[in-house]
This record gives sequence, structure tokens and C-alpha cells, in this order.
Amino acid sequence: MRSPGELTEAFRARGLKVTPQRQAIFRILYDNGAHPTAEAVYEHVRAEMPTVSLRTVYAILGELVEMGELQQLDLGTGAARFDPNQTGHHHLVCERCGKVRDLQADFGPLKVPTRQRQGFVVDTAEIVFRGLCAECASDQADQPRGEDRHV
Amino acid sequence: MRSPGELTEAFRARGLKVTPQRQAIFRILYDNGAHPTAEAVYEHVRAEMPTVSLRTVYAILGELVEMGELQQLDLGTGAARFDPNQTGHHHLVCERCGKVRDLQADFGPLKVPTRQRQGFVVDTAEIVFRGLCAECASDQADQPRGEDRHV
DNA sequence: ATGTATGCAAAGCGTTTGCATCATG
DNA sequence: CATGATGCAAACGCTTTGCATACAT
Repeated sequence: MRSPGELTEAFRARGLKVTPQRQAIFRILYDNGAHPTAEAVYEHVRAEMPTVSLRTVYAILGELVEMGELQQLDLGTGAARFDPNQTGHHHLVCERCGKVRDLQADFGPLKVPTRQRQGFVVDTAEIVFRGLCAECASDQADQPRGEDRHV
Repeated sequence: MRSPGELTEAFRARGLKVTPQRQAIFRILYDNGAHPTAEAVYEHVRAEMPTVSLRTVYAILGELVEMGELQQLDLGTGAARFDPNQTGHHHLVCERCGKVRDLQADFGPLKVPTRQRQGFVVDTAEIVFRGLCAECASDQADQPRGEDRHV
């Protein structure tokens, strides 16, 4: 997809307005390298423009797809993916109550040894840390709540 | 997870009956390195037992998870994955087709910086590598679009 | 003046489960 | 006979869209 500046031009040429929401999305998509979902794009935009609406993100992604600037992939995995992005945060998961917290920390370059790679082209690495959250750790006698100990 | 024979024993010990459906699932999971979804297990069982019900597959998978013989993973690919492999290992996930492969490699001690720990008592760490599997990567090369960077 | 963004609500759509009934270890 | 399997239908969780209203270019 083209640069934010070029996209701005393209939108103008189509008689579409240049809004901060659109520009933010241009920039965010341009800076990323993989295949984000609408939700992921939304999170990124929201980081710098907290009032943006998910509905707006869908609308703008739709425009970009229609203009051929973005490819929309439906992998049958629940959510559509758009080019391109890279995710970079990790997770803390409570094995008892299922709570999940984000974790921003740098664990250095995690590379898969070539002979284990099985042909995969790796984009991102995410670490899932499992254990007990503060409440569950201090609460060990109680019954586990919820049977969703996913992940 | 244990062998079909051992599982049969374990089920008997719990007062659970040994049915052909259960045995078929024990066997299928036992020699399955991939991480099947309930649907995938269903397909396999159906190949040799056409009348089996998806409902039954869910029931039996649930029993195995409850008995700790299976690990249930939610890798964000739409459906839960059932992992017969109990040893600590990592995963390669294809962003395009949802394929999941095991990865046996040692990435050293992954410690969460105290400041970021948010009160969690961390027990284990698992790395999820996301990217494209061999097939999907070559598919993508076939249909060129934009100047896709790689991060 | 238009075109846009927002916030809801509801439509879709796979995945999972509840339940009544039939089968079988 | 008590437990398990089946077949639906309904519940769920999540993504995506429709629409009415408020806003910005």
C-alpha cells in the first residue's frame, strides 16, 4: 500500500475528505508489517486517538480495500485480516480465573532455530506466561471460578 | 498424554465406560502431532466411524481435558485446539490458514521484569510464533501485491 | 452543504452446550 | 439399568453492519 502522503492525495482525488482518523489509519498501516484484524488496527488508532470508534475503523478499512490499497483476507479464523501489521506484546494468563493482562517488555530477538522452523516464515513472537494472578495467588483455598482456563 | 491402553485403564478406574467412540478418540489423539480442533478430531473419527456425533467428540475431549490428559489451547484462531503433548513446548501458528505446529526448542529462562509482573506468580512461559507456513508463504509469492515489508 | 465519525443495537456466523431420547457396556 | 451417544436447537462469543445523530471539512 502507498504512503500516507500518497493515500491522502488519492482520497482527495476521489473527492473524499482528509480527516485525522483517516490519516491515523494510513500511518498505522504503513508502519506495520503483518496482517492485523480490524480490532488490532482499532487498538493502535485508539492509542493515539482515544475517541475513535471501531465503526470508523471498519469504514476506513473498507474504503482502502475498495480502492485496492489493502487486501482483505478471510482465513475463516474468526476475523478478517488486513495488510500489514506486527504485534509486539506479551500476555500474563491466570490459570485459575482466566484473567489475561498485557505485558510490555522486551525479551530480545526470539529466533526459531532453522532446523525447527518447518518452513514457516515467522513474523512475530508472543510469549504467554501462565501462573496465578494476584487475587488468585492470595486466595488459594477457594474454589476455582469459571472453567475457562484457556490458553 | 498417555497411550490408548493407559487411558482405557484410567477411564475404567473412574467408573467410566469404555466405548468405541472413546477408544477411537484416544487413538486419534495419540498419534496426532498437530493440534486438532474439535471439528478436526470429529472428521478423523468420522472417517472410521461415520455415525459419530460432533456432540460426542466435544464430550470426550472435555473429559480428557478435565482429567489433565489434554491441554486445551485458545490461540485466537477461532476454535479451541486440543494438544495431546504435555511437555513444555512452543508453537508456530500460520496466520493465513490457522495451522499449528509444535516447536521443541529452548529459549532460556524467560523472566517477567518485576515491575511488569502486576502481581502475577508466573509458572510457565510459552512462545507463540506467528507467521506463514511453507505452503501459505509460497502462495503469497504467487500473487504479488504492493511492497510488503517484512519486520 | 455535504461527507464523516460515533454509538448503539442488531445481524451474522462459527463454535459449544443443554436436553430429551435412543442405544449399549 | 446406569452411563453414554445422538441429534437438534439454542446459547455464546465475537465480528461486522445498519442507522440515526452529531460533527467537521
